[in-house]
Amino acid sequence: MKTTNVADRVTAAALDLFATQGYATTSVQQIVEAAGVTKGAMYHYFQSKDDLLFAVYDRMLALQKSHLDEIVAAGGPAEEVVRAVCVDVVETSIDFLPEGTVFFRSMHMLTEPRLKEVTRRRREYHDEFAALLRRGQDEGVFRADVPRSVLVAHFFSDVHYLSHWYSPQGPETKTEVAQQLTDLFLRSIRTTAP
Amino acid sequence: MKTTNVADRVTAAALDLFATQGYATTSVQQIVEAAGVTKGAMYHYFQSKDDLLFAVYDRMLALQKSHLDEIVAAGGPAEEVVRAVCVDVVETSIDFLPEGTVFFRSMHMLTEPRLKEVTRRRREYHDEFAALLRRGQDEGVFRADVPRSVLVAHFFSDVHYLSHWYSPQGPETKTEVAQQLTDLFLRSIRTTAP
DNA sequence: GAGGGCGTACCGTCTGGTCGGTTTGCGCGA
DNA sequence: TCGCGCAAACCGACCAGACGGTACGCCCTC
Repeated sequence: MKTTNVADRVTAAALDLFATQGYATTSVQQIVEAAGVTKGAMYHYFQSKDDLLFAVYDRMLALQKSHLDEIVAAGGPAEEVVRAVCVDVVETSIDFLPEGTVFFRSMHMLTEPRLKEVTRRRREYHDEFAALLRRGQDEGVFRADVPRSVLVAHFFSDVHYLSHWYSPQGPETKTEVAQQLTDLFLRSIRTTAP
Repeated sequence: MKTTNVADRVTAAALDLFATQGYATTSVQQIVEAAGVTKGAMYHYFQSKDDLLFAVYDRMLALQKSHLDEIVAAGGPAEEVVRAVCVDVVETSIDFLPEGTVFFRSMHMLTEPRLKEVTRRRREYHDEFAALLRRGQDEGVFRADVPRSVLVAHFFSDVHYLSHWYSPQGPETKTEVAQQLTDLFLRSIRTTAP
């Protein structure tokens, strides 16, 4: 109970500071002060500052991947599966907005082995989504006159950009935004009129 | 000639290093070594490391804004103007891929006054584009059932994401990608079928 | 000979990380 | 119930070095 408490508080403080100040400009000292622990305690649970950053990513990647797997496993027509995936990824990205901010801003600061790991897991997600699009193309519901890689990029761009403009205090709820972005995406890749 | 040479070489070296290593992890020493000048020379032309980062942004923002103004000034139906803007911004973003990488990754590391300036100029671009969409909505060619802010975000997301996936060595040329992304965007926001 | 472009040496500060030691929690034999 | 022992949790003073930035003076050009 106490052990998890320390590690969790450090992780939360690190996420907060990384999101507001950036990874490189946040010192380990700041993190431990914000978390109300000492440096010794922190280095007892984490190997390095780098490890803190990876912990943030690890949690988010694992969650998104498990969501994707669930939705795909549920099955259905390609278009409906893509719709469900799209709505879900937008909503969870809004739930994890600070994580997203840190992710895209500071990913390149991970050390080699961890960067490889993160890249690998992103590619997994990426490939699984591309396979869905391919199924839709085979079924004839998604257009095939644009390279699939461009369609995939077009999809991830919205998710990526969320942390740059969306605010929970803004006029739109996450459910609305998820519906709207999903609708925009599907309309652009469908062969038939909506 | 010589003066510009020094400043230019420093700017180029800084851009290159910021794009590959990140702003915070690049030291002034590295920059001046890569540029083949000394720290004294560099600090003669730039006030601070922060100034170097701003110089990168300044150039890109000025260029994109002037392009936008030109295209809007040329006039035409809203849809065609938006199409031209979209194609142009994708193409110039590809021309300035390293700048884009640095921009979105390290913008938050600018000091207060310069961050304000950059934010202001981005908003200018943003507002001008939103006005175009509004015109299209008034003309009835762009859908109005989705908040304009969401449409604008949907547009900028593609531009933003380019530096994360596009490679000049990849299979698609910048012209093709510009056409494809523009097509996807327009199709999603049009009221009528293509 | 004056002044601006530039080189050199240096400064104070802060960094991520370490390490020897102390405290805490807990199973267990009596 | 107590006390023992021991591992895990935790502390915080302490590195070595790198950082951004500056002071000052040389030299070349006009």
